[in-house]
Amino acid sequence: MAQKSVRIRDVAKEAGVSTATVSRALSNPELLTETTRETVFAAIRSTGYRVNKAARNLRTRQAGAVLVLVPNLGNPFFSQILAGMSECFGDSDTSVLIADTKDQAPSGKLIVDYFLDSQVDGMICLDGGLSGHELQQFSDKGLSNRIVFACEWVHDTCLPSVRSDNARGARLAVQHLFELGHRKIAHITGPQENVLTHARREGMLAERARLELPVKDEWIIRGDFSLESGRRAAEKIIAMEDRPTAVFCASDQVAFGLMSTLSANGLRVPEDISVVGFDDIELSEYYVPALTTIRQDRHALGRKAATLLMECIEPEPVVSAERVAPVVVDVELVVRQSAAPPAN
Amino acid sequence: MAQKSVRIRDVAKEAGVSTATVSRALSNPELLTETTRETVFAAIRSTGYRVNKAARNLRTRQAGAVLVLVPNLGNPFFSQILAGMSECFGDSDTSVLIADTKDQAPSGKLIVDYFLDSQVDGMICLDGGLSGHELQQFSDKGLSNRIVFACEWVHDTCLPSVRSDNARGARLAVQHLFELGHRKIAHITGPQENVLTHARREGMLAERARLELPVKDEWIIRGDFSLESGRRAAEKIIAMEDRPTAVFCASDQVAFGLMSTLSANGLRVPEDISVVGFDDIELSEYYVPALTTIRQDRHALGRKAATLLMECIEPEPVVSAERVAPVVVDVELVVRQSAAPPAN
DNA sequence: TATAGACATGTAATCGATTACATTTATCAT
DNA sequence: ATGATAAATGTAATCGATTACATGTCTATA
Repeated sequence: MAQKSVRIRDVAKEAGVSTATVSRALSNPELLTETTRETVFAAIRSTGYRVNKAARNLRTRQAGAVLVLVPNLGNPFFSQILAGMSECFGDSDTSVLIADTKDQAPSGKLIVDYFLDSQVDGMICLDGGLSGHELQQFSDKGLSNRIVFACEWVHDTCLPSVRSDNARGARLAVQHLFELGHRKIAHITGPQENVLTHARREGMLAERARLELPVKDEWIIRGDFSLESGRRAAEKIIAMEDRPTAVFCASDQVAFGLMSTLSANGLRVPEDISVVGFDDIELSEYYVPALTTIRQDRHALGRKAATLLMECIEPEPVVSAERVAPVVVDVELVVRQSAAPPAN
Repeated sequence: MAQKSVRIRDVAKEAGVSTATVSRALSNPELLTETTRETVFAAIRSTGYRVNKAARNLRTRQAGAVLVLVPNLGNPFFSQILAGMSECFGDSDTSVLIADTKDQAPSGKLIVDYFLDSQVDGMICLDGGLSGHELQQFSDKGLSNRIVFACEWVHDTCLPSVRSDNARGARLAVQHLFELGHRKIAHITGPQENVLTHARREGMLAERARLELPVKDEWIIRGDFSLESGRRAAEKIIAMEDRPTAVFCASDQVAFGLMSTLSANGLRVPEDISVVGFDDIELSEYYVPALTTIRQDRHALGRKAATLLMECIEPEPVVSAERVAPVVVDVELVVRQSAAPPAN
């Protein structure tokens, strides 16, 4: 922090006014005469004054900061979302604090502790894996109106959230494969118990049913969104007697892991097997073959979550805590090279 | 922030001691009798007290937070580095504030403003693009001992920094290609004026000279670390009369962009052209073909930068501001499939 | 037994900005 | 000209934790 700090008092002296006036020049400039206001600003400039946030926060009982909880900062999927948020918060002088829920899992610290310890005004949670117990803690402390979920959310709660239209994405993917001529379509899911896994799987199953496509248990393969799980799924698929001709993956990373291993085993994509991903991360366009996938507008997700949170924590919130309807961001099918008509 | 806040006074009352004692229990527990200490902690637990950071920060003139400046949050390259930092800072109760230098460029706000406005104890800068002017601002305000650079750094300054051994990485790459039998080796650089670009290019040129390999101007292609620049470079290479048989790319992303476009144009990697990257991001292992590259230990870079910064901003710093020697993290050649002996 | 020193704890000033309330000044209607 | 009202600014309490200094207690030594 600054060392030779210029205090509001110094500015006041310089401008020949009281500290109250200086403070008002900053927060309610319209209360002052034009001349006073200008004198004060001149003094602020000449002294190089900057408000001491700690003092202001103490007095106003605000923090001027929000916490973003990321399940795994190492996952590039989140970077665009963070970028979107950072853009919004940057505009409103709100600091963005980032914490990785993975880091604190071992420490036994609850999320609510994170919230309280870092003393922030609100929180955006990208991790839908919060337990009911954790959430209870929040509502116990009257904090549930300071949380917004983004991307993921917690099943069966009605906290405000921003999310992609996951089910629709899944339907679009299956539909696309169907139109290409595929009938035997497999799906590599996300981790069990994850809301996204559920939404995408159900969307996929619903569309498969609607199109009256063949059903086979082993065609629904459990994954966890990771590259590695794509590789494992590939091994299973290769070993199948009755192989699917197309695979819809719950994430682009899974698709990469899948394609990489299929290719290492002499199976060509899309000639032998078609692959569709979910997310449309930057790399998808540059993979070989370029990945056909469902685009999530991650930047918009970040921006909207930020905006929503700001509305929630405003002095007189526009958004009531009881709001139920999530903000849904539309998804889009991006057709590239990894899905093509089946061989036969 | 909390609403029905429990103050230190409440804890003191509950424990039957003074606020000073409660404060000491938190910051200097060894000053207290075991019994008092326990009484106080019991009271803290029973009241659910948490220190008000704003008040503490005001009084101690500290911020308990550090700022991390990222040139582009959207770039997945940074996520592992952030994860490493976040891990370290999490251990020491320091909040991590993240700002994207890209966001504020238009606003004309200087980095130093960011620093002062967010009132943090120190800053880790991942952006070596700071102008001399910006840096001057920091030293003018006596803040140069609160900055640590990571990955990138500013040429000709001696601020503490943590970086990979970029030149060695470049040498390893060229050497590997040489051993495979390549002689005509091209290089796609990073953006001009970037320190990494420079270090890697010079390392590459030095090794090429040492091995007495042929030199051709057009084999040094300007890029900017991005996927797109890899694509553009590929187009140039395809158009060359005298094509290199191998390309060393300044980043993995460039390598992906390159391979994707080569492949789209019927050139096979590694059969027709070998490719080596730099970074070893997670995906490299799963690309088709798996990318031979230079691994930067990004997690370690993050951790070390965090540690270094904490040493710098400690009350009695271990690290003097005049320290010159950067902390260098070793790199490693990771051999995969994208580089093989040349065809002829 | 007296006294110094070590140790434990308490009292109260302090960090710097905000803001309720008080005061002063200007404006207007009567 | 006078009192009422509005507008501009000042005074001082306040937010909650820390810590220098003061006080009190106990042990050890002469």
